[in-house]
Amino acid sequence: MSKARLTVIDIAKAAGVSKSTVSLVLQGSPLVKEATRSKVNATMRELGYVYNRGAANLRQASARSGIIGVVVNDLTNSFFAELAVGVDTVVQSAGFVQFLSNTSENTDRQREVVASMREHGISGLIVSPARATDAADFKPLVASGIPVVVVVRSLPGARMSSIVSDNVGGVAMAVKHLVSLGHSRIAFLGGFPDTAVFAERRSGYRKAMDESGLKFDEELVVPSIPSRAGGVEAIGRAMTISDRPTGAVCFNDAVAFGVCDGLRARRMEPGRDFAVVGFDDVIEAKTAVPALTTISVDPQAMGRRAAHLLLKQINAGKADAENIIAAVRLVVRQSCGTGQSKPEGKLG
Amino acid sequence: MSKARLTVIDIAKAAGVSKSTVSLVLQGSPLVKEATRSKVNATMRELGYVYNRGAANLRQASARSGIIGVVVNDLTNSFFAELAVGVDTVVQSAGFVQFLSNTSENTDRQREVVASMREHGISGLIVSPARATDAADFKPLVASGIPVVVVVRSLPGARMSSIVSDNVGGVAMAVKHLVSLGHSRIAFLGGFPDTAVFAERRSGYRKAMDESGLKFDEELVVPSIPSRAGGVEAIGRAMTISDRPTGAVCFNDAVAFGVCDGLRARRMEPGRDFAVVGFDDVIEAKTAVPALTTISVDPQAMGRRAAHLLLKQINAGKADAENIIAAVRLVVRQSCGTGQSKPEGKLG
DNA sequence: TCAATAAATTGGAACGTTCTAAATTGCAAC
DNA sequence: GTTGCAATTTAGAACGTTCCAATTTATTGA
Repeated sequence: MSKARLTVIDIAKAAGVSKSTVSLVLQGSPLVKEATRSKVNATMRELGYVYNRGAANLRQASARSGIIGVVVNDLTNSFFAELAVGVDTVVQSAGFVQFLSNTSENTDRQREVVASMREHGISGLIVSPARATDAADFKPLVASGIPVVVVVRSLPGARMSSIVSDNVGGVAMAVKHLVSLGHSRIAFLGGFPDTAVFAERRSGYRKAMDESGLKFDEELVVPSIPSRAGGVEAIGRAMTISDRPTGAVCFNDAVAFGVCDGLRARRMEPGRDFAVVGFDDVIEAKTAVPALTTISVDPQAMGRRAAHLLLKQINAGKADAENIIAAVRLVVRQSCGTGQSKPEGKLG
Repeated sequence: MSKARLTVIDIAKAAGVSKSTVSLVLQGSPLVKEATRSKVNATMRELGYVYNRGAANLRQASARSGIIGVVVNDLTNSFFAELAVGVDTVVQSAGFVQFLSNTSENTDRQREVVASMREHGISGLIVSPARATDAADFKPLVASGIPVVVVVRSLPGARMSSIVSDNVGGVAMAVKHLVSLGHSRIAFLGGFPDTAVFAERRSGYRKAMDESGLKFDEELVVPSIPSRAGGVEAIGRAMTISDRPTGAVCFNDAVAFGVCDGLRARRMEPGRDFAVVGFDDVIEAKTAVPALTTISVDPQAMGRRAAHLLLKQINAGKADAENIIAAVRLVVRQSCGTGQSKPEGKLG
C-alpha cells in the first residue's frame, strides 16, 4: 500500500537543496536563510515527510532523544495517574515526550520496562518504585549517566534524586488536629507495615502522640491492605479494642473511605460519631459525604516538580543527587466534625 | 563519567566472534550454535551491553519496532487508566512495549502526541480520541499502513477498527431494571449533549421507555458535566420538575455518585428514597455506600480486547477495519433498593 | 580419502539522520 | 575587478544495527 518511506534526501531533491540543508532546517538552525527554510518546510508538508527520530538518535547523544520515561507502580491508583499527568504537562511544554509504563508492583516487570526504556534511549527517568525494589536495579542506569528521579517512595542506598512527601510531618499534623478537637484515643489505621512509607507515617503518629502528652498504645496502630476494603477491615479490628478509639488518622484516603464504610455498617456516622483523617487528598475527598479531612500532597504538583528536577539534570549534563521533601498540608473538611462536644459521649 | 557506548562490535571482539553472529544471537536466531550463543550472552551480561533499538529500527520495518502507542483523552479518569492497564497486560506479554500518552481532551496536544509517536516508529496505535477529534487527523497515519484501533469513542468517517461499548443496550437494560422495580418516572442524568456517546445512551433510554410503554418526557433528561459535581447539579435540577422522577439512570458512575451526594444533601437516602443506576462500574462502585447498581463495561477487558485486535492487525500486515461493540452487563447492587414497596410512598 | 551437503559464521552494504570541515556564495570595501 | 569576510550551503563520514551473499567449518555417505 504505502510506498517506501520518505527521507530527508527525497525532500532535498524536491526542494533543490542538499540533505544537509534539510537537516539544518529540521533542527531549526539559524544558519539557513529564511527563504530556503520556508521552501524546505513547504516541500516537507507537501510530500508528507515524517521525521525518523531513531536515525537521528543514532548520531545525537541520547540526551537529545527527547523521551522522558515515567514508571509508576500502580496506574489504577488515581494518585499515580495524577502524578503522571503532572509530569506530562511540564515535560510536554519542554518539547519532550512522555513514555509512561506501569509495573503493577511487580519488580520483574519493572526491570523489563526500565530495560526497554533504556534501549529506546530515554533522556531521563522518573520512577515510583514497585514495592520491594532493590536500589541496585537502577545502578547501571545511573552509572551510564542517565538522570533518574525517584518519587513517592525513596530508595535508600542509591545516589539518585528523590522527591517524597513529608510523611512524618503530615501524619503529625493530622494527629494534632484530632487532639485539638478533644480526642485522646487516636488510632492509626491501614498500610503495609513493611514499607518505608508506612514506617515514616507511623513515626509521625508516634511523634505527635508523644509531643501531645498522650500514651502511645501499640494496639491502636492496625495495619491493613491500603485500600478501601482494607479500611473496612482495619476499623473492624480497631473497634474490638477494649478502650476504643474515638478518631483515626488513616494511611491514605482509600483506607479512610473504607473506614467510613465500616463505621456506617456499625451505625456510626463518620464526622459525628467518629473522626477520620485521610492522607493524599484524592479528587473524591472533596465531594465524598462527609467530605474528607485529609493531608493533601497534590500529586500533580509533585509530578511537575519531579519533571522540573529531571529536566534540570538533563540540561546540566550531570547533576548531583538532590533529595526533596515535598511539603504537605492539612485540609479540614467534614469527616472530623466540629469537635464542639466531647467525642466520648457520642460512642456506643 | 561513562565511557563510549558499548556496541555489538565490542561484544563481538570480546567474545571472539563477528558482529553478525552477535546480531543473530540478539534476534534469537536458530542458526547459531548453542555454545556460541551462551558465550555471547555471557559476554553481553558481563560487559553490561545495552541494545540500541533505534539503530535496529533503521534496518527493520517499523512493524518490528516493538512499540505500541496508547493515547487516552483523560488519564485522571480511572476508566482510562484501567483501560491502559488492560492494554498493557497483553501488549507486554506479546513482547511489545507500551507508550502511553494523555491528551487531556486537547486535540492539538493529541496531534502532537500522535506525530511524536509516529516519529518514534510505533508498530500500532490504540486511541481513545479527545472530544471533537476530526477523523481526518488519523488519515495519514492509517494511509502509511500503521494499524490503528479506536476505543470508547467512535470516529465516524474513518476506515479504522474500533471497539465501543454497547451504550444503547446498556442504558436500555438499566431503564428496564428500574421499570421492573416499579418505577415509571425515570430520569436520564448527566453527560455532554454534544458527544456521540451521549447520543447513544440517550437513545437507549428513549428506546427502553418506549418499549416499556412509558411516556418519554424531554424534561427528564438533564445533561451536565460528566463528573461527580455534575451529578449533584443534575439531580438538583431534576428535583425541580413538577412531576418528580423516582429513579434515574446516570450518564456514568461519577455522575451517579454525585447524584447520591445530592440526594443526601436533600435528606433522601439513595437506594431507599430514590433509585440510581450508574454506567461504567468503576472500582469504587462495589465498595461505595450504598453499593452502586451500574452497567459494567470492564475497561480492562476492553483494553485487552483492543490490544488483541491491534496485534492481530500488526501480524497480518494489513487488516481490514473491524468494528466491535463490546457487550455490557447490568450489575445489581444496593442503589436501587429492593423494589418491594411503591417508590412513590417514600418520597417527600 | 573425497565429494557433497548441511550447519554455522562472516564481511560489507544498507538504513536515515547529524556532524565536521570544507566549499561556495554574497557583499562591502578597496 | 579584486580581496576579505561573513553568511550559506554542501559532500561525505560517522552512528549501531540488520540483511544478503558468500565463506568457512562440520557432517555425512560413498
